[in-house]
Amino acid sequence: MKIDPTKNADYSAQIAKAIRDAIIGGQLNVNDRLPSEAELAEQFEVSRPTVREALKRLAAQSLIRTQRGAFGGAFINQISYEEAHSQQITTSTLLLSMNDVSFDVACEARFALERSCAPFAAQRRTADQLATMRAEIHRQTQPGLSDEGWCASDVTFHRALVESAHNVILSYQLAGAVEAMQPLMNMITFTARNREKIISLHTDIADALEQRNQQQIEHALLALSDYTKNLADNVFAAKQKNKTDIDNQKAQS
Amino acid sequence: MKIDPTKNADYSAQIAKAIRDAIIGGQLNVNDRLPSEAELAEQFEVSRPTVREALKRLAAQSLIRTQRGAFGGAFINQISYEEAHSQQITTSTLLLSMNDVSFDVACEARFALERSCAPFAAQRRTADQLATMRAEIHRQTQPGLSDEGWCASDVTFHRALVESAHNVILSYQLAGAVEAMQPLMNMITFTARNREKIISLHTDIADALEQRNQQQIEHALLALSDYTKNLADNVFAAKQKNKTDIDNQKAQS
DNA sequence: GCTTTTCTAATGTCAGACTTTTAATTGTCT
DNA sequence: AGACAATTAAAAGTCTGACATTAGAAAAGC
Repeated sequence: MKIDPTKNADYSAQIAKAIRDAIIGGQLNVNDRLPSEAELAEQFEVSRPTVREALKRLAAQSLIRTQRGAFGGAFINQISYEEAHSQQITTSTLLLSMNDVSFDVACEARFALERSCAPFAAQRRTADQLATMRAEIHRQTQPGLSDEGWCASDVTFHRALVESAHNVILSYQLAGAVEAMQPLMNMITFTARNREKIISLHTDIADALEQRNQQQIEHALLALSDYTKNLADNVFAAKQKNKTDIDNQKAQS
Repeated sequence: MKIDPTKNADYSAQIAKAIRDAIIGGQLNVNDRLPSEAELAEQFEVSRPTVREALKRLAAQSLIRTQRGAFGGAFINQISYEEAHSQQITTSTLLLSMNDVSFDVACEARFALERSCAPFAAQRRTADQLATMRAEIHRQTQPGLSDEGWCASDVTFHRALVESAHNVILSYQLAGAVEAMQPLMNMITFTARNREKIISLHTDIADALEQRNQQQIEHALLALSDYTKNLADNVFAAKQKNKTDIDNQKAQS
């Protein structure tokens, strides 16, 4: 972990990479302290601002945290589920918004991933998660519920389902995937009739989970996926038609 | 997107956040150019090095790219699947290595996620992916194959399975999850007998995929998961025993 | 022994200069 | 007129040196 030959990359990027590799490779352990900026500058034979830029890059990935004051410095950060999770969400959200992924594909992926929890959820679900799901279903039946409230409740419901699998890795991966797709889901407005149907599917899921019936959970999830896709198709078709009508009106005038 | 009151956070972090929010919120679009560093410095009423640190933070998340020269500057980056993917892998890998997730949990999650591809893989698989899988199985039967070669082939095999679902989001999420767990998988050394068993399970998967039999794919994946878990348990138990033996020897001497 | 003060090593920030890169412009020649 | 070469300017990248701010550690005072 030292040299920077005259490559065609920024020094700060090279330094960041060197330190990152040292962390990933295990040469540096959690809560180890890096040398001070001045020392790093000397070691890499660059100036302090350059080192600082490298450190900021690492801080942006929460690989390190910095602390001011005497005996402060940069420390290797133990990345938490929460941090990893929020990073994953920003990345995935941007990916989806910037590469206009079709709703169908995203929706399919979302429910497919959720389905992977079903076998474990059926085995390990506790009364806790079940209660959360029932409570959310009840909230969803309230007539005055706003669109945002509906979506939030939906997220909580599905999150409880994922949690009931009691597998931290699954929770982490799925929570990220589900949340990243939320902006897409928010493009749909649900009518009262739509909500009613979804609530009945949610109830199916909760019932199946209560009875520890894996197959039925999966079946209900698939139904939910299909219904949502269908709903979205109609919404987008309506928008498209509306747009065409306006275009036609313009053409006539 | 402007002010930085005297909060208790670094200016550079605040500026990075402001710009990031503007990107995510859609005020800034792909390939838009940010003001030059000097202009940003003026706008935020900080110095240029501070702005630069903020920009490096964003560059670390590949939210922007910078270009030198006249009419250069910082541009909003269209994040690609590849970039998003590699970021996800570093995050997940670190998360796993730093929070010593048990092998069982990781393994369970890995195969469960892969299982979510099964229904679509069965429907949409092409001869292409099937050929890749068969080829990898053949490679795995070669007697001289090194441990690294074995693992690489394993990754290619499973990747082909995921790809056969023909859903970019699933591919992205799963490739990330699978690769992140690779370091854990590499802790296991496979004996000839182990390999033989795994190859037979791989063959089951390929056969099931060829016949478009979703249930059989899922069944084989589950078997593979169980077998791998079992294998790992034995490996770790052996290591633990070995360690205890050494401790005992030390205690006696 | 406890609290308060001082010390000090570190990050955070700034200002200004210089270097390097690169695209646009201008100029020149065929 | 069009193609190629020289000039120019804008911007990132880097460096130097300084000052401000923090916060732990050690010393001083009670």
